[in-house]
Amino acid sequence: MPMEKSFDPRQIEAKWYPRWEASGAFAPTGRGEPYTIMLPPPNVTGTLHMGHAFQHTLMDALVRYHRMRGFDTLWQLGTDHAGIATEMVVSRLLENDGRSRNELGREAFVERVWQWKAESGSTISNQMRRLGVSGDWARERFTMDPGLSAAVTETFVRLYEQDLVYRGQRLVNWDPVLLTAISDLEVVSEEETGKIWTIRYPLTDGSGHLAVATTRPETMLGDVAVAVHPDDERYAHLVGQHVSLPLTGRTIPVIADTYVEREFGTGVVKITPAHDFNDYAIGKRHDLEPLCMLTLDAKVNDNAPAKYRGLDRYVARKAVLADLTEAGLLEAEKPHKLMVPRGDRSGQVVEPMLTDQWFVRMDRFAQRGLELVEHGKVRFVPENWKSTYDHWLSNIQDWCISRQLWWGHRIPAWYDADGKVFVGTSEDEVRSRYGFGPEVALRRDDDVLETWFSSGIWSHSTLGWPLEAPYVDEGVAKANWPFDRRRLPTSVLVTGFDIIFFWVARMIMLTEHFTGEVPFRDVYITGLVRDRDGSKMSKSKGNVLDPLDIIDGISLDALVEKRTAGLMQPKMAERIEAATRKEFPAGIEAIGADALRFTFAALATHGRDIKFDLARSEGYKNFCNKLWNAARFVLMNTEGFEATGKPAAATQPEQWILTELNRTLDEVATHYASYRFDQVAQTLYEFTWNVYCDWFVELAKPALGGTDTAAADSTRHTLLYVLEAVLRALHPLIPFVTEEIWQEVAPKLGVAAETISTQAYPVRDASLGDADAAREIDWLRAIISE
RNA sequence: GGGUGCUUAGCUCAGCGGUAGAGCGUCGCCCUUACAAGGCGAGGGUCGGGGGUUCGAAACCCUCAGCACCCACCA
Repeated sequence: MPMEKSFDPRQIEAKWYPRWEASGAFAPTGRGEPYTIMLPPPNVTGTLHMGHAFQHTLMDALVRYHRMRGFDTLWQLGTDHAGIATEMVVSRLLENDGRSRNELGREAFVERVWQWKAESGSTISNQMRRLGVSGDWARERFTMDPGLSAAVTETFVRLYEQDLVYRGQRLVNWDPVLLTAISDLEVVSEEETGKIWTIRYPLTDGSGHLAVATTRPETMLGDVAVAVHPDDERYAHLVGQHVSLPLTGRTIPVIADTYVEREFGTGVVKITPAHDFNDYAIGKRHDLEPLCMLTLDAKVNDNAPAKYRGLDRYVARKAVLADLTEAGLLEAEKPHKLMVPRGDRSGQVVEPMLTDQWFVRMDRFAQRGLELVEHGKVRFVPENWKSTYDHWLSNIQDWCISRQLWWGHRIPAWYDADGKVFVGTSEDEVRSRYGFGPEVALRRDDDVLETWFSSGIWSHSTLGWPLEAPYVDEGVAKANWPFDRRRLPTSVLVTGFDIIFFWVARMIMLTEHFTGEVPFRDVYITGLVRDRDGSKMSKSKGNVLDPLDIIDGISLDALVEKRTAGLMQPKMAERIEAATRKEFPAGIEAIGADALRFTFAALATHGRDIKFDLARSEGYKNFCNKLWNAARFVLMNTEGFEATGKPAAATQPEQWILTELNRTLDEVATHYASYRFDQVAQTLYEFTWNVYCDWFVELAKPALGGTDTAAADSTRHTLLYVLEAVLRALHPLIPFVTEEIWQEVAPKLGVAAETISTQAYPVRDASLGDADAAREIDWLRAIISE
């Protein structure tokens, strides 16, 4: 089939992906050394965003490269149930229909989520195919499929039996809108300008008052003490005395604790153990019983005086301040900058709340996690991320894993009538283990495990853990196979620095704990994709780009419509529209998957931020076209010509280009080994364009048109030979266009194969092109001086 | 309060001890039979400031400044 004058990415892409997938080219071969990459599972109901496209491109390049090098390559794909995120989305959908989660009830709600998953779960998979992701779809997993759910339960039960999981009443971060506990990591603190108030607490002996500074006056209703520093001379004589807590009529003690900073505020701190993490610790030290004064939805509860009961926390604040003012006890009110903790999903101010939760004991895990990286079992690339990892693990608290949600893995714990807890893989298993007859009533724990608990075992659970033998289950056989221990540690994890704590650290600890192997040898930490101005891409800012719109192109009006639809703050629409029209006056031109991939590779430096600029991808689209046209030239000049084996390299330019090819291939190998995708891209770009096209093709023209037929044929052979090698070398980065061209070029070299993707990656051939250096330089000088 | 990055051509970024680089943009000249999504050529940087090490520093060390991000219990 003759090649068109310029290449049409859309047509090529549509043709090749289904063929590759159908041919089984992405499945492990069962031959060679294992090379394994676990895809960080995206949210099952999510869509592909630029960050995914970026990371998927890099993983795909690695996977294709190693597959071509003969490794037994597995790219494990799958999706995550993303508990809290998905639950929120479906709740909102229900609200749009005028219904609520609660009125639906647990069972029906979960059913509704499964339905939502069925409707939208394939979106991201299909988008990944458009990108050219060469993972093994046949082994795709979902964190809540039967096999992985069983692995989660098994993990929980074993950890409980090893006393590494416990249930306890602790102060946890509580989202008063979502009504669930969240982990420390899910709390994002930001500086906000608030106020700090000074309140007088009268001494009971009538000798005066203590002035207390607080940013949360309403919580005084839950105060159980006031504290001063033990060495603070101003207050030393008051320690052990009592103050009368305003508005409540309660009397509370004055205590001494070194936590108090003498210089800050008044040097006197109110102690509210039920609503502040520091105060909780102080309360414990001084044996003070916490007094909870808020309900779970952050309203004042019955422990407070009647007039405040039922008030929202902020309404209560106003009431408390008004009453203090009236009582003449409000001494001062000043602006104050403070860190306000908010839930990362709801954006609501988080309330420390005393509740019963499940925790993973982290001290031993953390120590092991530190050792494994310290001893080089896991290597961070770039390596400076190690210090981030170390710092976090060195200061870690126990991990709160229970969530008061419905969508997720329900905790395998049951309670008897007395509230005694029994943990087991199922109710039947618990009953038989403890000899409970049917007369014993057992109630299952209502909570589910947070999403990262199941993600934390992703590496080994997707490899089949804990099954040691083949397991056949009706209908779900594909989700169950014996644990393939051979693939641990996997080769590399490619992910962003934003989930080093959420995910990377936990995988290292959990996988090693259960399998004795680390989950991966290398962790390649990518930068975060930002817009061309360096801003984070987000829907609310209206600066998101959809990778598919770059591949397929999109009109300006459609892009504006997409960016402004369904905004949380409709006011932003105008600004977003203006900015979009300014940045993309002609919309976005289709550049195809290859050019987008090449752009990502070229941008993949070892920095933290990747600023995505479309201008750059246009240049790489041109590169694909350049390659296309070089191939056209070669094919036009080799009609009816065929050659097998290595070129004889009868002319000097041939010697030279083969030498350059060898050098290029060496460099590429080095750059892959150090995850320098930008350098891989750059090296191949330069060789293809500046060396092969600009010089060799031009130098070949005289020979092709000359009378020396031996030289002409030799040149033809080398043109084909080098081009074919370049196509294979470029294939991991730009799979579609290289495949299309290769189909035309390979037969001329006597290569018959269904697809380039199963060919060997080109490597230095010492028997070719090692022209001696002096001759090469003399020859180049001659060229340049002409 | 700790920690980590970044600062190189108008823009986006490589280079990390040996005479300043790429892409895009700009300016000329070319529709030369692979490619105008192209070719040839030009312009453009005292490599954030200061100090030091070195025969030699954009690169190594110190220091200052600006920007960004992460962690943290100052009410």
